[in-house]
Order: sequence, then C-alpha cells, then structure tokens
Amino acid sequence: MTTRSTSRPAARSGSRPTSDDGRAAGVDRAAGVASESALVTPLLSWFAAEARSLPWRASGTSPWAVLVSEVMLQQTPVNRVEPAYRAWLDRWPDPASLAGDSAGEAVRMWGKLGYPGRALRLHACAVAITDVHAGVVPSDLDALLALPGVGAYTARAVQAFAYHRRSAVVDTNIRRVLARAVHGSGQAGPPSTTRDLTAMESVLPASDDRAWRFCAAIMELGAVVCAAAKPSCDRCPLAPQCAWRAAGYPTYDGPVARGQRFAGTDRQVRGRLMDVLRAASGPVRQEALDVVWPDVMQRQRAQDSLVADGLVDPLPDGRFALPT
DNA sequence: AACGCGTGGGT
DNA sequence: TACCCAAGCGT
Repeated sequence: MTTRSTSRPAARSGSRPTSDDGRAAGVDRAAGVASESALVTPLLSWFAAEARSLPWRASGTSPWAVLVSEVMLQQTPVNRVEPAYRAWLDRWPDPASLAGDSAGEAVRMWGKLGYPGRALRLHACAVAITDVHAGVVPSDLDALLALPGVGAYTARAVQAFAYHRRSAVVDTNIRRVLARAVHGSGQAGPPSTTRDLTAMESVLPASDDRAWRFCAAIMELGAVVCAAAKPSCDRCPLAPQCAWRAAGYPTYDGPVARGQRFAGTDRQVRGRLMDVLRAASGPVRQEALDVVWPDVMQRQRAQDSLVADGLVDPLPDGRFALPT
C-alpha cells in the first residue's frame, strides 16, 4: 500500500490504508483541498482483509490477462469464468499468440461462456493490439474504447486493474452500492454512463493507488455483501455510513426493468447452432444444423444472423464452419 | 434509450 | 415451472 500524495502528515498504523477522520466528502476549508469520502477507508480495510483470491488478481497478472478476464466477466459469473480464463491464457498468453490463431479457434475456445460475439471481439482486440499498439495493451482511455468489445466499463477496468490508475470504474455492482450507501435507494435507477461516472467520481479517492483499490473493493462489496436480492448488511463494512440503512431500508419504487425472455427466442436457437459448430472438428453440413430447431423459418433466421455477425462462415461447398 | 445477444445455477 | 440473475457492448 503506497501513501497518498497529499501534504497532510501521514498518520498510519502498519500497512493499513490511511486512517482518515471519517467526515463526509466535502471541501477542507483550511487546506482548500477536497476531503476523502467516508466510504473509502472502511472499504479499503475490508478489501485488504476479505478480498477473494481470484486468478486475475494475482500479482504479476499482465494487462492482457486482465483484459481477457474483464471481457469474459461481461455478463458471465466468476465461477464459470475462472477455468476458462486459465485455459485461455495457457493457450494464448499474449495478444500476438491469439492474433496468430484464427477467430474460429477463439470462438471454439470460448466454449459455453455465452455471447460468443465476445470471443470474436477479443480476437479482434488481439489483432489490433498486435498491429496498432505493438503488442502492448493500451492504457489510454480513448485507445481502449476504440478496441472491439471494450466499452465504458471494460476500458476503465483495464486502466484501474491492469495499470493501477485512477479511473472511475462503474459496473452493475458499483451502481447498486452507490445507490444504497450514498443515495439511500434500495437499487440503482436505469443506467446512464454520464450520471454513473459522475456519481463514482464524487467518491473516488485522489491517488492512483487508493482509487484503483477502491474500485476493486466497492465492486467486490456489491458482489459478495451488498448483493441485489439478499444483502448481508450484518457483515457490511459500510453499515455505519450506509444511507439506505439509515433511512430504514426503503423499498425501491422506481420503474421496474422488463426482464428479457430466453426460451423460444432466436438467442436460444443461435446457441444451439453454435454448440453444433463448436463440437464439430471441421465444417458441418446444413442437415447437421437443421436438427437443432423444428421451426424452419426461425432456424434459418438465426443461422443467417450468425453469418451476418461473422460467427459462422458459409463455405462454397454449401457447408458451414467457424470463421477462419 | 431500449433492445438483442448465451449460459447455467439458484429459487 | 418459469422466472431471476451474473464484473456489458453494440446498435
């Protein structure tokens, strides 16, 4: 744990995060500098003691490995990502090695993580990083955002977790924790990148070191303590500061997001088609795809969309394969 | 802004 | 059973 670069005399105990005086965020009138949010120190202490030891958190994890983990974690649970992450990096330890293989191999290796388009984009990332960035994952925000499949969350996650830079990471966990602890609402409202970044920025510590750890810590809290359905407030390090708790845990009264169905959708059909292609060692015939879904029109629509997405290659001989 | 995009475990 | 959910992105 490094120290902050303020002029304030350091009052430290061991390697613990700086012990602040617990006042709410605001402006220190005497010094004229912004004070730190009261959430920070308890959260950093809790994270230092309680963080799960996930493979992408090991010291020495490369920026490329962090990027791989972040893309895999886009909408896929941690426990399913872990083995896939190890296998992927075992095979492609750097962008150049992945770029030297085919996109189809990336899709096959992706297996059943879901949303196979991510595999395609991660492969395209490897190509871009190899060709445009000399094999080095960029740390510049705009350069990261220009990479395929890298959006507002992933770009900042790479800055924070790969390069240990101060960056306002916002994911669904962080949105929920801020909604509760800061705004006293049971759940976050509809996502808005601008609003969400502003909210996170207002509690983000000033130094690179405390900032990136804070991002990791608040995300971890949302994942394991401040859970969406059943928060474990009895073991929450932010309970004393939590606005939601202080307000008596009011129930959410905002608009309810409409959950998306899955059974019977094109997505399900696409999943079955991709399953056939992943399992096959080479190109497959149309008949092998026909059997996955009885509705011919819907099956054809799903197949066409996979071709349009670049996930399936129609061959001149009429067969179909993963992309080259 | 709202929707399409996989998968499998939990309730 | 039929939902809900899990470190988003692209359009």
